[in-house]
Amino acid sequence: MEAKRATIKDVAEAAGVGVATVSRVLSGGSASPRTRERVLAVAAQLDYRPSALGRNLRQRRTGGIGLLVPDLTDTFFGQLAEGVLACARSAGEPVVLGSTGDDPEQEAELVGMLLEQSVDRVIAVPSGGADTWAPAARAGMTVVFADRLPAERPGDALPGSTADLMLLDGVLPPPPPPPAPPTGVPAVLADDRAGIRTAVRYLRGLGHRRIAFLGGPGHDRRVAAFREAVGPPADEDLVVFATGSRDSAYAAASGLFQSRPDLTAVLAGGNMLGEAAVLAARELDLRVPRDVSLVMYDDVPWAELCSPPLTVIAQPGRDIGYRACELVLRTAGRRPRTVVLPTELIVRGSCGPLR
Amino acid sequence: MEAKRATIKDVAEAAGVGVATVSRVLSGGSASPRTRERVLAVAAQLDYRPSALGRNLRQRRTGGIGLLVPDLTDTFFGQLAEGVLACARSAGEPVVLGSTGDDPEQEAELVGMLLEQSVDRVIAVPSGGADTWAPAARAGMTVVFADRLPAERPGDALPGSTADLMLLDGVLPPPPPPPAPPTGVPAVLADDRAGIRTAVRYLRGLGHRRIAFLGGPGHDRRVAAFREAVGPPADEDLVVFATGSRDSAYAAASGLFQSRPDLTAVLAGGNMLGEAAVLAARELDLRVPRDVSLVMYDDVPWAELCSPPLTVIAQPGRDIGYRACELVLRTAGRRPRTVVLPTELIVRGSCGPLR
DNA sequence: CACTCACATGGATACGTTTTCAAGCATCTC
DNA sequence: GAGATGCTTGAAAACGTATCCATGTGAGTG
Repeated sequence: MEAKRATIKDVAEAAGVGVATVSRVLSGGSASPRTRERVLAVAAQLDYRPSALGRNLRQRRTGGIGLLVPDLTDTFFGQLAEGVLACARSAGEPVVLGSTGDDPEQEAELVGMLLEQSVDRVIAVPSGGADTWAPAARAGMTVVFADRLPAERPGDALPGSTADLMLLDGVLPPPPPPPAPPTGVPAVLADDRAGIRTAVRYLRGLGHRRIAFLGGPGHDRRVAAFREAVGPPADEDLVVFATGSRDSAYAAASGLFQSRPDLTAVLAGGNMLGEAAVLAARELDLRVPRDVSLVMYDDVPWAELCSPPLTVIAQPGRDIGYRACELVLRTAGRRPRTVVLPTELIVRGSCGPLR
Repeated sequence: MEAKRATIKDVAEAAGVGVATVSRVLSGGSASPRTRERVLAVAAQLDYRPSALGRNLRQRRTGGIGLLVPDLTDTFFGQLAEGVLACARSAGEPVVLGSTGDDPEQEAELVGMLLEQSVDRVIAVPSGGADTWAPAARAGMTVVFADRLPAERPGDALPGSTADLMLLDGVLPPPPPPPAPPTGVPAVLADDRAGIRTAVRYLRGLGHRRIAFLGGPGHDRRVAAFREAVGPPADEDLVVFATGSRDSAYAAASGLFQSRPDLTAVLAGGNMLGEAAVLAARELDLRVPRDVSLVMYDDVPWAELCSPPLTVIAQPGRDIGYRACELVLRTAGRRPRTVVLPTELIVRGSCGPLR
């Protein structure tokens, strides 16, 4: 009963036509209504499904879309992946997934695998720098970055401008004006500069002056935005970094609280860092927001479950994924575009006035 | 500069040998040390990477592994996916991902896509029933179920045995004795029967008698275990169901609390249900655990962040994924096996004595 | 009616690989 | 030294499709 799948040849024979005709009918090419009907009927009757293998080989490309994220355990990347999948499904494209663990080496390996599979369209949350991604582009891949850009060569610090810090806080305009798109690399990013700036202003408005930043891998732009927002003189001890793991995040948070008991507010650069901050604060008997105020980048469902519920900078993870997928599908040969999506400060209960 | 990839033919020419020899050398076949060396050198120099397209077509199968989960936004499935990815990477296999949204129709569609891609090994958290999966098996797919089994035909209620309810609670033996593997279908499951039973006993030990169960899609086995554990007479109003969405989960939880203010404990069948329960309880000013005790199936990082931290039934999501992937790789033609992994009750602070 | 033009059609080819098969060659055995 | 044995090797076929090209058919035009 292990009937092997019918091939285009079987359909052609059964319908009494040539394989070329069958191929045309199924690909939407021109054919007489009469034969078209017959071919379709036979195909349906034989339960024929064209083999992606043959097609791909013939056209020298795999239809699919590659998706590379650091860690699916991080809810934000889960949201992002769901967005990509939604868009890909509506386009009928399969998605091949890789988890990099925020390790450039694994990332490079996965890129190699995609290359081997002839997957020529990739959307990635990059861990490695330009040196990882240059080969991919050179091999003809269309790659769209999501959520982050690959690290620039060292020394390319973002130009810090403190001029607009003096602006008055106003009502957030419904579609916040996106900043100038970085460069020509195709990417979909959240406007984290605006998000961070809004959060810092909010904290300053509550009276906080010693605000710390908990950063993770790929948070360079957020860190830069933070430094810009707090303005010089920067207190460098108040900016600490973790690697991608939960342990590392906890260690960073705990170390921060212990080494700088004078800090009054913490801005966590991602939801895993926020998680760590809540945990570390509790462990050290610091009450939120009484002893320390907390703002977390990323809105995730459980932010509302904490007590107090966490004030967050929300970025539209699902939309980022969806747009990135749209971009990678349409930017076939066209000029790459960068999309910046708005963030939103959602005030809940984890920040209080300085006391 | 858009150099097209070198093919096996190029390597053969450059090395002055036949393509068959190159293929053999690269596939680990036998060859004289002399030619082997030369071929390898040339291949490296040309940066040759064998095309998966050609290989797949020749062997009539795509190397990859299909992975179908209901929702990547659910942390548990994120963990599971990470496990699958880890195993697949170590085997050098690509993973093509699909998110079913707990919708049998979408699931069937995704199975069709995998079939079209000639992905013949799938690991799935099934949403649909046997009717969805029979065609897949008939088409020659090796499918391993993870976390759940496809719904049986209506009427196949699990045989409820209440005999062992009278056993004394003991120390949990390090490797809890797995129950008899259901049938011949290959699957990797958590021992949710034991997990639920332990949790119910724990709650009863605290004095609770009116315990409710919040179920979601695919929680049939958990519901059955719950019914078995609380024993007759079952209070059917205390078992409520939600679909896969967060809204639905919240509605179910809120409805439950309002319609049965007399309940004293809730067992949430999954982490999204647990999330909803916490939220609904807070909204209705029910304090945990003073007014209502709460146990959640699934240990997720944020369970510890709630206050009080949630008492949970932990199941090893990552291991489930990893083992499922191992199974789908090794169960090439062999006899299918079912693996049951232990669960663990992790007591934190969300349960208290009846008052 | 002859000619052209548009279009439908099928044969043949190419895509890059693995695998089968037979041939070539050196070594071993009697 | 003749035959057998083992290993290495390359030519060729096959996988299922899309597409080029030539052929055939009908209608339309002068």
